[in-house]
Amino acid sequence: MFEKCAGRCRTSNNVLGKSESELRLVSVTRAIFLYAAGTYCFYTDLSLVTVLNVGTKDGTTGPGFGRSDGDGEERLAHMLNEASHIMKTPTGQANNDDSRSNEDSSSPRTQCPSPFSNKDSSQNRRLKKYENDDIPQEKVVRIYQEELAKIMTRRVEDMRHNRDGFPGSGMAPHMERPPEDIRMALEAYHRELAKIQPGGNIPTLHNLPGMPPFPNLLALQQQAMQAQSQHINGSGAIQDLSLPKEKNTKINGMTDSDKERSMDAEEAIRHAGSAFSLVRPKLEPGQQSTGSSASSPLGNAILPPAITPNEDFSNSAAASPLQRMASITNSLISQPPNPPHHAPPQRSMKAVLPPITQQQFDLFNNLNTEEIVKRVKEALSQYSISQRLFGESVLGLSQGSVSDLLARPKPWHMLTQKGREPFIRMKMFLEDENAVHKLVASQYKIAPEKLMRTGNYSGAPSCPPNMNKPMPPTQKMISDATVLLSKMQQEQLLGSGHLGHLGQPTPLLLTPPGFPPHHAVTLPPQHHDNNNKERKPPPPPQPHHQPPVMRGLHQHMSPSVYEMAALTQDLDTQTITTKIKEALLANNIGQKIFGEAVLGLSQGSVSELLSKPKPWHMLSIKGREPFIRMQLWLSDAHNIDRLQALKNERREANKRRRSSGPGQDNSSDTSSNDTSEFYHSSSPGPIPGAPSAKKQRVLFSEEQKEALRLAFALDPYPNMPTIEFLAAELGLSTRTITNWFHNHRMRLKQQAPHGLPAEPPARDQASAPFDPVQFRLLLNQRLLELQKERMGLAGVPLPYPPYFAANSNFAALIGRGLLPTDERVKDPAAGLDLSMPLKRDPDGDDFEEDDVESNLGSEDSLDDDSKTEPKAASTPAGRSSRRKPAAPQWVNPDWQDEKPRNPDEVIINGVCVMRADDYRREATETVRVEPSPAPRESSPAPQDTPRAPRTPRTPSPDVLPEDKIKTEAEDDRWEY
DNA sequence: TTAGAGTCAATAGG
DNA sequence: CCTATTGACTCTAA
Repeated sequence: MFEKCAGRCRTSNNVLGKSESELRLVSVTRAIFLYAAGTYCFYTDLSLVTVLNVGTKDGTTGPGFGRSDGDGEERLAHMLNEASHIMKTPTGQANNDDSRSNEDSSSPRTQCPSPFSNKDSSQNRRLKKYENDDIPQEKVVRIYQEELAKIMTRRVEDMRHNRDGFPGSGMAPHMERPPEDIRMALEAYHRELAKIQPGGNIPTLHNLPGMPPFPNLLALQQQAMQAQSQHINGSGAIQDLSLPKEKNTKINGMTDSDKERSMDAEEAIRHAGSAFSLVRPKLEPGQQSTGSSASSPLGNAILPPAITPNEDFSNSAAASPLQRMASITNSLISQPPNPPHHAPPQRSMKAVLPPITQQQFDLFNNLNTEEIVKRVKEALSQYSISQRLFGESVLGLSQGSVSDLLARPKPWHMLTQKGREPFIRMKMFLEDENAVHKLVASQYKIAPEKLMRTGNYSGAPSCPPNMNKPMPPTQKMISDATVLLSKMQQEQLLGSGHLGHLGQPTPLLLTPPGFPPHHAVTLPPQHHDNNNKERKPPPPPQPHHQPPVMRGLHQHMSPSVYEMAALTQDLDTQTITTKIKEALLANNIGQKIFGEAVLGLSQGSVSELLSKPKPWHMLSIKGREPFIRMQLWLSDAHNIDRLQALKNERREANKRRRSSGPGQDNSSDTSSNDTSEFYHSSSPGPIPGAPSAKKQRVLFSEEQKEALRLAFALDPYPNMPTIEFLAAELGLSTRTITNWFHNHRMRLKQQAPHGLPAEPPARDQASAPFDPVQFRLLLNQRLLELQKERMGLAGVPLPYPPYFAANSNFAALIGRGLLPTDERVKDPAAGLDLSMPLKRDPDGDDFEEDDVESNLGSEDSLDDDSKTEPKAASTPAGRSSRRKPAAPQWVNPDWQDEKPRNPDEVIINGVCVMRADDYRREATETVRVEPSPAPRESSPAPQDTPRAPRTPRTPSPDVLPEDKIKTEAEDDRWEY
């Protein structure tokens, strides 16, 4: 399904190219990032600040720790604007007038856990894990949280007061938020900012014109609008994240024209259909595509998968994702109980779904299944709703069934009554705006944890409901911020042309309805989860039993990051990681602390991310998150300081701990921290006392590795019998074997340093079925060789049979092939005997000629040539090499059998298949010529959609093309 | 079921 | 202490 999207996206990309819209996106993204930066717990308060500051960095400059320019102001304005929106509008209608209607209520948003929160939790969790460290962090966090909590509290209270007068919508009353809240929040933020940067360059709100005491929200809004419009117009440079600065630089100085512009935009938005539309009940259930919403802006540029412009989605579709999310959130909060019509989506398994009534059947007596499917797919991809969730919640079907249904919908007339049910449900789903929201919300609850590892999640995967942990107020705050960002983002992003939705992003956040803000304060982040899956909802501090609705909430926060990930067209991951590495290195900050505090990832993950960043377009939404966080972090003026502070705290904590006594420890000491509380208290579960023993991990012997490499070379996608054979042969479990193959494939693929991606192993090559006999033979040779090497040295000419000598190269090849990653490859000398014989089978000669060696040699050295070869085949150059580590493995097809299926395929599955011809062509790996080289290049297809990455396993076309492209592009950076 | 993506966390080396 | 490597897991999608 993504294909389409991808295609679409691509198209859009092309069209837009670096158009304004893109720029805008970029800027938006940046803004968001900035905003997001606040994510980490401790950073939370700063988020605004950050945002403000951020603006400036020009694109990629170094770790720009914020400098402020005028941009900041704009951003501020923007943010404020958004905030105001959010705050103001309750659900709706009443607000419509305002341009930003959507805000709806979400007062809750404050409360909602923001992504940050997740982070926090994750952090905490991590901290915990690492026993020592935790505490300090928590403290830090706590401080921030408290601040936030205060603010929040006020806000909440205000809200409550206000609630009554809710606008008509049935939404929950709680939602409402007075502008004052916003103000308060802003003030608080300002305060924080001030604290942080006393003299700072950071523009404080006060500085801003309208802001002084309380910023004039309207003014801000206008400004924001203006900013937007400007963005739209095209701000100049493309900076990654930064907001456009130029034009608008100063808020103060808005010109009338600007104002007008903004006004226009607002109007446009209004007309287009505010977010409200989403929120509100749809007017007419039936019409799916109401034009009202206008095509989603997203459709074009931003969201790949998203909606197609033409199509109108039913209402729901029309809204931007952000809006949706917001609304979802709102709905959750506000309307907990009300399940949309038919199916109570939430967790329902099939059983739960009410049967379709005859009436419904009558209503839908002739649906266009294709159309429905198309819309559903778009909706799912746009909101990153998994088929599983959709299937279980909406259709009462399993993921597999949904996949099948969506991939190959039968025409209505071919369906039986029963077969039509799912389509009817889909139709109803499409017509129900809230449905999407709910789904998203529910998804997030789970997702965040998983996605972000945030921790909160208690674990029970299946039961989302319970877990909830209350979210600390802070989080809520954060979330608000997030919301704002998202809004901004949305606006900008979307803004491209269609204003339609722009305006209204509904607030995403949700606070749980009754959430008492206070306690939150206390809580530290919830660590619970950290532990593993098992732990359940720890004892949340207080059981706020959240209504079911709530459950989902926590995660909401993530939506913003999530959305950013989805909406951001592209981000230079290489540059980001480079900056991060520089910053960390310069400040002596380890990956571990960075990962835990900023990314919510473990050290190992951070290492991989930093050393082998995948290009943006190759990342799934989830995979993009860390990069977004990194970008945000880079935008944070105090990023280093914070980490440093954290580091110090941890250090001290450790010392303390040690000194105190090795014995017990922590828990008690730290107890002060909440964390400890949680855990300790709760932890009973699993492995209570004893720290679970680490599980020992399986370590393969060199021989085993060699054997696996060989087997991989022969067949990267071994079938069950082969796996079993290998397992028996190597004395390993089949599980281990499959894991190894899986990891090896994935890792080979990853390693494409810059430009050339390694080939994805194409499984096609079925040509060579795995031959045990051959395998043994080769393995023996290989092992022998290794043995010799070990003893002797590689360099030494081994006493190999004569043929070897000649072919030492081969040996080398083989070696390489087998040991792609290993450096040892270098020692080609050893001849591998094995190779000869085997190889030869089909045609012996081939080998010789090509100089494998050359290739080999080259490989080590460098890489790159890659560029040269992109296309490939033609040049012999190909040989060049590739990157060090993981060179593709070569396999001589002949060994196994001869016939390669396509002549073209030089490389298969990551493995390079050597054929005589091939050799000639290109000698080496790089080569990979693929069959359809040309075309691919032109359009690297997959790019876009976030989800795209997941393209089908087919021979990952994506990759290939891109590779080529990349290669072409010379630079290392990934080009998209 | 199989595979791709993304991670975790135990290890291995510096 | 750090970072890199790598076997194993969990989710998703098909």
